[in-house]
Amino acid sequence: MPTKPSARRQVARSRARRRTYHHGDLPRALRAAAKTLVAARGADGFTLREAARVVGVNHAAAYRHFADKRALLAALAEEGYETLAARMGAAVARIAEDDVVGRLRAALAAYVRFALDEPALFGLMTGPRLNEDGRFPELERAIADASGVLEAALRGGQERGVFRRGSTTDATLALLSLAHGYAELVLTRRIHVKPARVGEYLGTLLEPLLRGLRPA
Amino acid sequence: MPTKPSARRQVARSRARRRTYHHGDLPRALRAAAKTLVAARGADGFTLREAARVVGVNHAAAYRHFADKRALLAALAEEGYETLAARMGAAVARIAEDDVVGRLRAALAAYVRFALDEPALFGLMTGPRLNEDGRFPELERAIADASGVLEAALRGGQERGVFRRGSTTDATLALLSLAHGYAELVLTRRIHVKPARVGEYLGTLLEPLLRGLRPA
DNA sequence: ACCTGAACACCGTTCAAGT
DNA sequence: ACCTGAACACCGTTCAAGT
Repeated sequence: MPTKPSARRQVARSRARRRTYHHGDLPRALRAAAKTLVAARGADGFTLREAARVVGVNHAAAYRHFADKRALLAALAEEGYETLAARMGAAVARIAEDDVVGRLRAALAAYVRFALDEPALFGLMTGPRLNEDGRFPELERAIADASGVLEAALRGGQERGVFRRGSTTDATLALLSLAHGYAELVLTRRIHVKPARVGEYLGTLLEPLLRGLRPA
Repeated sequence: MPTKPSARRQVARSRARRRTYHHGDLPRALRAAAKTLVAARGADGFTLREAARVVGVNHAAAYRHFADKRALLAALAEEGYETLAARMGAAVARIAEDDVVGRLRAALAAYVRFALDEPALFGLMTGPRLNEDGRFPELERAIADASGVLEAALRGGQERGVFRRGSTTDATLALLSLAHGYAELVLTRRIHVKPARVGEYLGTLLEPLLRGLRPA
């Protein structure tokens, strides 16, 4: 049973055996290859040339679509923050609206789980490589969205009187700092905890901070 | 007034204009050059070849003293942790012994100050580059020393009844996570705070956690 | 408009050879 | 024992040239 010509062309293209001159959607293909390669080799080990090789294209072709290597990595980081925000949002939505402490715990647990699920991507997102200068404004927006999930959950708690009034931003950043620091310290093996216990131990470390946020 | 011959040789050596065959103390010279270069170009931008150039030696010579590039960077990170532990210890010693909350604050402020004073070195120390595998056991010891300062201060507080009993380790790691996360988030511009206000704002974020650690 | 080929100025690492 | 020179297999980036 012969394949339809259009499907055939698809396959040939994906195998990089195509003779067609244009790629079709090189930016997308490069992002996909980059995501796999970053996960496999780490953010440091990633090279533009290998990504181009995987896609089956001359390495110089990447520069038609991305200003440089960092721009491609920034696109990846942006996708990462979107995924992170979505996972945090989904984790919050799974908990009853009036259980605000549960919602905060769930959001922060999702943050830490993401970091450990995708260490190289998380490293890219939070490392010094991309956030140095004022480039990549869309990246900044994606970051804000992710911490917005946290802030919304916290505000709900303050309105219900579960948390003391005061700066929502301050409380959000205290929680985010603790969760982020915990994730980093686990990833770099400065906190030793079995993979299966990572979420549980986050709860333990979070406890005194949550207690301190409650009304006097 | 002619310089003493020995001093003259020193200068010639440091200027890399020497004709002497052996360097004298190449490992030390490489570490010093590396430290400057990491600070100047970031941990990513550092190259072994430039360090060798600065020292005035063939780049291959470095391999007589360091297994590879990472080993040289690990030596730097180790020095960094020693400095960090010393600064935290000095900060603690400056506060009265019975002001345990003050001591904790001072230790954590010293941690964050170090991170912001030497961002590239701090990134090297806490980044994924070195802590991946079980190499560099001396680095692990240096890390333990630094968080030991924190743990000692905290234990003092528990013995005085200023903090609730319970796992000293858990409380230490909660505090360290918050301070470390805060430092990282400030460095990568996810928390926006004026340089002059960094210490002050750490205090603000720390407040609810310290409150939660007090006896019920 | 989109991609290739070739070139430039670099890397980390290895190894025979020099002193 | 310690360092040099040359080589290898890579990089990121640029640019004229091809289709």
